[in-house]
Amino acid sequence: MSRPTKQSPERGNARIRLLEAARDIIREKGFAATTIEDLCKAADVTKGAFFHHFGSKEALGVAAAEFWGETTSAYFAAAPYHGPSEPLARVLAYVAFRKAIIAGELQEFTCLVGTMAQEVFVSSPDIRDACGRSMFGHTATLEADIEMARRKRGITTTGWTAESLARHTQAVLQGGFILAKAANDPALARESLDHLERYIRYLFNVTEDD
Amino acid sequence: MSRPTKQSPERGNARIRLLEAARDIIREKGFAATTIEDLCKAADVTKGAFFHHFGSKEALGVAAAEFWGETTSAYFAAAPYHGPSEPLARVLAYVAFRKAIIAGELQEFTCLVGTMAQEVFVSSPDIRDACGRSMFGHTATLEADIEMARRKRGITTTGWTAESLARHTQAVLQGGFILAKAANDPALARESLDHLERYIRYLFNVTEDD
DNA sequence: GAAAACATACCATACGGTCGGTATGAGTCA
DNA sequence: TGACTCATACCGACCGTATGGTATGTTTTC
Repeated sequence: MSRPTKQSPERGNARIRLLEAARDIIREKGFAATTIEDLCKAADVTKGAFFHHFGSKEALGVAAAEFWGETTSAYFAAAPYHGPSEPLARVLAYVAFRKAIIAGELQEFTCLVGTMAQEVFVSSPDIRDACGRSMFGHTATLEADIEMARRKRGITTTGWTAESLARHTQAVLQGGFILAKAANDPALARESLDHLERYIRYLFNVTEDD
Repeated sequence: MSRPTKQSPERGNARIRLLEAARDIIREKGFAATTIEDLCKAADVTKGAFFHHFGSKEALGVAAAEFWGETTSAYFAAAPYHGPSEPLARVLAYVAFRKAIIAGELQEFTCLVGTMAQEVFVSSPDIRDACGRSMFGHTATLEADIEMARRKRGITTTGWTAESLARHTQAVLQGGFILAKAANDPALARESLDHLERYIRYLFNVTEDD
């Protein structure tokens, strides 16, 4: 895959650098407004390299969504919220973690696949589906903890499942990002996560000293 | 403003028709991917008419956000969820109404200003702010009912306000739209509204027979 | 020496925007 | 009442550039 040169040791990383550039620039400008030259300039490669690695702009979009799924799942797998032995504590730690990483510029913490899915859900089913796989692949990891917590605490759910609550968590995140963008204020994304945390505590009958 | 001709009675409506086209096409393709010619074709006008009414594509974006704010506020003002005399019932009816109108094609019920804000929050502060005004102007109408319900039921809130809950409601909607797009399934947007309804009932201590 | 990994020059078209012109109707005044 | 003026609404050809994509050549590694 990667084949560095003695003269230019970064050679062979063009694909990765393009994907990283796509991750950063598409989150800032959106998919349609991002040009291939934007990506080449940011990745410091030429158009030839781009079309050597990706057959089209749409193919890059699919690859960027998959890259996002791979890198974020590694990132979240290594995150500290998995520490607690109690599954419910892990769920709440997840929400707290998501809240904690909402900082800095909006385009640095918002979700690439949410942004792309919003834009291309009609025009490019391939990108849309890749975004869906990335997004729901992530919710599945949270769903496992929710289900364990539900069973361990003997919660009999009427009207909701671990799967739906995991998706709802994702929806609150995505929606928070949109409000934050519309108001140009990351605090609005954190605010909705506070409501989500309160909701989860309610669902699991968490008492003050629990 | 509008000055119809005997031969062409629709004359004078070009601006409205362009705004309606913008509403429909931008929701489907996004702002950047929507071309001025797309809009002219859909509105059945020429480029000359477009640039007579809007100085630039960005100006159209601002006008489209404002048009969205005006039309949706009229739509929601006339909606049936204002019927109940009990303010909390109106809040719950609002959520139920939002859930009920999630039907048909995704681009028919999703939010224009949420879509646009997502795309242009960096590249066009003017459009972004117009989207924010539309979005938060709408949440303000819900906030009034929430605040009335809070007082009437003697709810002492710790950690949340009527304003934040109104915004959270909007976040759940916007996030639900994104999940629905990513999964190509409107049911996911409705699912999150069910969680939201359950959360609101909890916040207001709604009993079974309340 | 084969194949991958680039680089460079080039192309057709699409796109945002401009510009001069035309059509229509409202107001004015002799 | 009708000629005149003026502003608005709209038309459609044109322009410069940006953009996605291609074709071909060169370097590097195995």
